[in-house]
Amino acid sequence: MPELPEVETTLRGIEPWLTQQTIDKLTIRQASLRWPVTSGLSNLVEGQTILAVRRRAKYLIIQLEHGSMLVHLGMSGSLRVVEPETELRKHDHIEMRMRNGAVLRYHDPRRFGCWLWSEGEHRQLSGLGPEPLSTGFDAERLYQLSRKRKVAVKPFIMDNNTVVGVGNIYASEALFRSGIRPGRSAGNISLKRYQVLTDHIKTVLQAAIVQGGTTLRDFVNGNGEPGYFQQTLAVYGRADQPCVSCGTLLKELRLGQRSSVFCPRCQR
DNA sequence: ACACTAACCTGCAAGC
DNA sequence: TGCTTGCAGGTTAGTG
Repeated sequence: MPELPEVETTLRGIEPWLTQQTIDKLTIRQASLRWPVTSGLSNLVEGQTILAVRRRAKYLIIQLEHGSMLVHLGMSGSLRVVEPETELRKHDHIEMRMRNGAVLRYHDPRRFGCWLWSEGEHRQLSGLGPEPLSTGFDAERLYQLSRKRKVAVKPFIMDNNTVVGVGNIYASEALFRSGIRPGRSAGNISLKRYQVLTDHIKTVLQAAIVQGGTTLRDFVNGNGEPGYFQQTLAVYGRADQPCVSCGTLLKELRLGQRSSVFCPRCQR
């Protein structure tokens, strides 16, 4: 479900309900996520006030007076602010009730996400590349990092060391808009083409955020509303369908166990 | 350092 | 109808 635009959309949906509010009760119904939810977490956070909620890569950071919680949505996670009496769904693993009555629910069927506590730096955040929408991410970086690399460009731009927040959907879309085949070696792409790719990564992510993210199955923002970017997808999920630009049937291959759809005519 | 695979887990759709 | 298979938005740990 969540790539960077979906996480950003979630952040914007929940943040106004949480900032400056005090945590009344934290309930853990299923602690077995990607890593076990920190034991004793409820006692650590109840009574603390949330100073800020922010995003780094696809992580959400809930900053408290002392320490912070690091939340990742994995493949199937979502966060919603609901009315206190809202009926529990299967896979609602964690619930955080605020003193103002707002209730944040963490829902994650596949449990690839995480909800961790740290009083200092979270180790998951070290070694991450730049934010894709920041000036720290540019063509020069892609070009330099890719020299002599044989890895295909698609997994290269999906590598969190290269740049964060580019997942399978938006990597596929940005490569299509750039006319670059996903299987081309990263080291075999010119600075000029990386400039085009960089621009498209930024614009596709920005456009997806504006439209509230992509809803494939059940993604909803922090207020339960779907995203609309899936109507804009040109290649993701469209194998064997005609290219929106030239009509050639789109092809699919697997790179790093991820399906990669591209136009064999428009992308070289 | 790099390239590549398997693994974590549930739900759903397609195929038989 | 029911069973089996494969695939799904991410990331890490392990292999060679």
